[in-house]
Amino acid sequence: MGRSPCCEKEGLKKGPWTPEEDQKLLAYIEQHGHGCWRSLPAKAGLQRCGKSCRLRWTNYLRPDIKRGKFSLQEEQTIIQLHALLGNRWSAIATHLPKRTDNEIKNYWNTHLKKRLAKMGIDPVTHKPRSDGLGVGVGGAGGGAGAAGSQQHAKAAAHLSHTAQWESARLEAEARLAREARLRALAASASSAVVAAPPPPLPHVPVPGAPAAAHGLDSPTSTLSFSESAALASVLAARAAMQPMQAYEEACRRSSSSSSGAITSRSTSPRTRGSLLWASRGCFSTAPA
DNA sequence: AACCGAGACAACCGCAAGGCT
DNA sequence: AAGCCTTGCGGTTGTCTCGGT
Repeated sequence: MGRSPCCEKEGLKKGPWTPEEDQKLLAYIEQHGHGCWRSLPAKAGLQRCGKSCRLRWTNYLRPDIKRGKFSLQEEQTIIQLHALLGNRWSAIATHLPKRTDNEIKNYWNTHLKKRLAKMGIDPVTHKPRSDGLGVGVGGAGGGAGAAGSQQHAKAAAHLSHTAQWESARLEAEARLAREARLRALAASASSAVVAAPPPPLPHVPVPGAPAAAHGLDSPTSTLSFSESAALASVLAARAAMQPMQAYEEACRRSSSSSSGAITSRSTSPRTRGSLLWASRGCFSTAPA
C-alpha cells in the first residue's frame, strides 16, 4: 500500500495551469494516450507531476466534459444520490453525464449544502432539522402527528435498507463495468492512436429529461445505460417520497433573485475562458 | 478609487485499494 | 506472501473575481 512519490520531486511546477501547459498535455494525450501518468510529464515536456497531469486531464481537459451551470434536473439527481450514497462523489458522478466528481463535489459544497441548510434540511442526513426549521420540507412522511411520524419512521427504515442495498449493488456494478470497459479499450487501443477525429459538439441535455436517458456516460461513468436505468427507477421510487416539489419551489424562489441561475454570479471568467477555448475546437477525442 | 469580505472553483494533499513482481 | 507502484477518491486549501462599503 505504498504512496505515490511523484509529488515529492523538487523543481516541479504547482498551481494553476497555463494554456501552454494545457496544450502540451492535450497534444500529447491526443497522440499517445495518457499511458502511465507518472512518466507522462517528462514525455510531454511538462514540469508537473503525473498526478497533477491526471487531475488536470480528468477534471478539465477531457473532451467529454460538460461545463457550466447545473440544471435543476442535475441538482435533484445530486441531492437524491447524495441521500442514498453520501459523499461518494465518483459514484454520484456515474449518473450525471459529462460531470466530474470534483465538479459535483465542489457544487455540493458551495451551493447545494448551503441551500439545503437554508431550507432547514440537514445536508448530511437529508432529514429536517429538529430545530423546527423547514417544516413540511423534508422527510418522507412530512406531516405532524402520530400517524405521520409512524409513517416517517417506516419510510426512513425502508430508505436506509434501500440505501445499503443500492450502495453494495453500485459497487459491484461499477466493478463489472470497469472490467468490461478495460477489455474494450484494450481491443480498440491499436486503432485509435493517430489522426484523432474532429471534436464532438458539446452535448446539451434536454431539460427535465432523466440523466440516464441521455444515453451517454459521464466522464467517470462505469455503468451502462441499462444499469443507470435501473438506478433511475430506484431514484424515481425514492423521489416519490422526497419533498422535491418543495425543493423546486425553493429553487424557483431563489432563482428569481439570482437571474435564473443557481449561482449568484454568472459563469466565472475562468470558466468563460475554458468555454471559449473549448468552443474554438481545442478539444478533441483522445484515447484514454 | 481603494479596500475588504464572500463566493466560486481549480488544484493539491494524503489515504486507500488493487495490480504487479 | 510481501512489498512496491499506480491510480482513484474525498477532504481541504489556495487563488481569483465580484459586489458592497
